Amino acid sequence: MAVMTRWLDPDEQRTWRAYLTASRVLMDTLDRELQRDAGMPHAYYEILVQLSEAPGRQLRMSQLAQAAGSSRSRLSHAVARLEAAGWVRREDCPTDRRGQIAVLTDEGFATLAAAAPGHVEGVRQHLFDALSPAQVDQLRRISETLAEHLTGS
Amino acid sequence: MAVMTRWLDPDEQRTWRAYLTASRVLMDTLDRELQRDAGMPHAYYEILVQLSEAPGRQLRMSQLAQAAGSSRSRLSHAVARLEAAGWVRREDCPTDRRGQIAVLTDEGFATLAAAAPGHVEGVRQHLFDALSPAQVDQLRRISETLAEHLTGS
DNA sequence: GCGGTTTAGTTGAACATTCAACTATCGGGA
DNA sequence: TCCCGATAGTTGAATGTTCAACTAAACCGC
Repeated sequence: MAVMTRWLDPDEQRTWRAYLTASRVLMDTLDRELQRDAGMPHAYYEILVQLSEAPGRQLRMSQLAQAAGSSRSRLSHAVARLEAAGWVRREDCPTDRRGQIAVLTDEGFATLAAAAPGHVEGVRQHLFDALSPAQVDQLRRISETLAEHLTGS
Repeated sequence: MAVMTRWLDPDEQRTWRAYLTASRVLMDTLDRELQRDAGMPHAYYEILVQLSEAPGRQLRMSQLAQAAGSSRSRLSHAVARLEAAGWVRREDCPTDRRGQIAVLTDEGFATLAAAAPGHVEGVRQHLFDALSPAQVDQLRRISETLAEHLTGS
């Protein structure tokens, strides 16, 4: 049974292409900066950030995966690397014997603290400096709408 | 010499977090759909799209890398895979003996044609359906500004 | 047409991500 | 208590991506 495709009109095409280019270049740029300056990809930085903001600088693996927007498998591999680097350590969960708790080490916190200013400067330069205050507001609303739309459905 | 970090204010923080979440979930979703329905990641789909829109359905490797937003190395590896799948073939460039030309095969075009409706539907559902026409316009301007800012500097 | 620099593209190794399969534990009934 | 489905997390293999090193050819100035 043939279903009519709702193709993108020229404006939508243009929007989609621009979005793809901008988001790809932005993330590639930040990723490369972070790799160069902090020796880790952006996804790993995100993991450390989430841990640093959690009470006791620790989280259950599942909660950490959720917070960092990572699959369980990806997080397992990532934490293994972060543990090898000495930035995170694993502990058994006292209330659930299946559980593991990822704890940010002091060394991990120090690494994060050293990397943060440069990274924030990058985000500012590459994103916020290019946009007007009104556009920043628009981007926030658009992103919040999208995030809700995507995770809610 | 200490340089003051221009930290993000709460509004900027919120914007950045929302943007990260939305763009990550959006791209992950489209990537998974494309992998499921067309057997290729989004980056490969992009390569095929660019080839399909080029005159003669072919491009020099460098131009293709530029068009698809890919590094040369990444493109080399990707085209090797696409070639193995029978969707692309390589030809020698007649005017520059260093050059290689990637050509979209009929089979590659057919695969793309089969995948496109589903993918476009995904883009529409996950992105455009969630936004008002005004927001789509805002997103286009923001993205174009950003793309120019990032590639121009 | 020589020699140095730039450009085109590939390659292999290291690293990151995905997917499916797996172990172990928890929790809620019959 | 026993069982069964759901949850937590890990693992290995296959796949993608990055980075640096490499070959080869084009370009440029003399």
